[in-house]
Amino acid sequence: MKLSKTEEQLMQHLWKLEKAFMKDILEQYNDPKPATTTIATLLKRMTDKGYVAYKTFGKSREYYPLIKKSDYFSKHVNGLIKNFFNDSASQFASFFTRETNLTKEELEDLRKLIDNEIKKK
Amino acid sequence: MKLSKTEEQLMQHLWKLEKAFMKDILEQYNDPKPATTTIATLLKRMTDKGYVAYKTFGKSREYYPLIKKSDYFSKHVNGLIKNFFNDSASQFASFFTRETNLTKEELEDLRKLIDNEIKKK
DNA sequence: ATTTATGTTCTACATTTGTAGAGTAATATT
DNA sequence: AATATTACTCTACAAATGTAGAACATAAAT
Repeated sequence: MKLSKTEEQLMQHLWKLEKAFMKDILEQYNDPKPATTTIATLLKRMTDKGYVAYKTFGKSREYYPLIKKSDYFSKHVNGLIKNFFNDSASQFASFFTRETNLTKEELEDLRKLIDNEIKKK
Repeated sequence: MKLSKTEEQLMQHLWKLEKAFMKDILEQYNDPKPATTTIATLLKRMTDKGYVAYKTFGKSREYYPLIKKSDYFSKHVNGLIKNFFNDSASQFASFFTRETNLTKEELEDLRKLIDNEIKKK
């Protein structure tokens, strides 16, 4: 089962922190911070969905992600590609290159990267 | 207000058809097709959200999208980038190049494309 | 003209999401 | 020890979503 938007956001924090106690998580939020109970609810739901686990340390828990950001992300983008580009990654890529406003430098970096990838094949 | 997943799917059909009557839309769905009323509800909601409009033709309506697929898509990807890559399109691009499995040919096409973009700058 | 098919609106309802209070347990502070 | 703080569970509730039946209107077919 997929994560909702807010859950995804929380996930981002977990990925960043790698592991975190409630307090650490709350720190990540900007004002107005959500209530502790809100985060607790989300963590519970995410745990149920199998995205998060924790180690109990005395009174409280150290939470950590069960899925790698890159894996989650891949699925995400692949869904996007499937939906919007008929499952064609290259179609997506070309669109992306045209429509996002990368600077010249970024584009050049990207080209280098692609060259590298080509060499690998 | 954003479209939900199913609404987005319907939107895809509208983009493809450009304009469509209820019947045309239903055709687009695979079995088990949703009930007509379901589509009607979605269309109504989408109209309320400002994504869809229609021309009345006698008894029924010809629906059409109010937003271009590319525009919608850009926003979408930008959200993704913001969320997952700290608002850095280039970070996203490099990740994308590495993680999606484009063939050599596709990568070469992509490089050409990027070259072109670079020249434009 | 009567029947049939089609499209719409209204209503409904279960599920998911966003948000958080009340209550409770454990821990840290005075 | 008494109090304050922190984290967790349970419960709650409004809004959004997925889905569709009932009722009605119109158009098409017989």
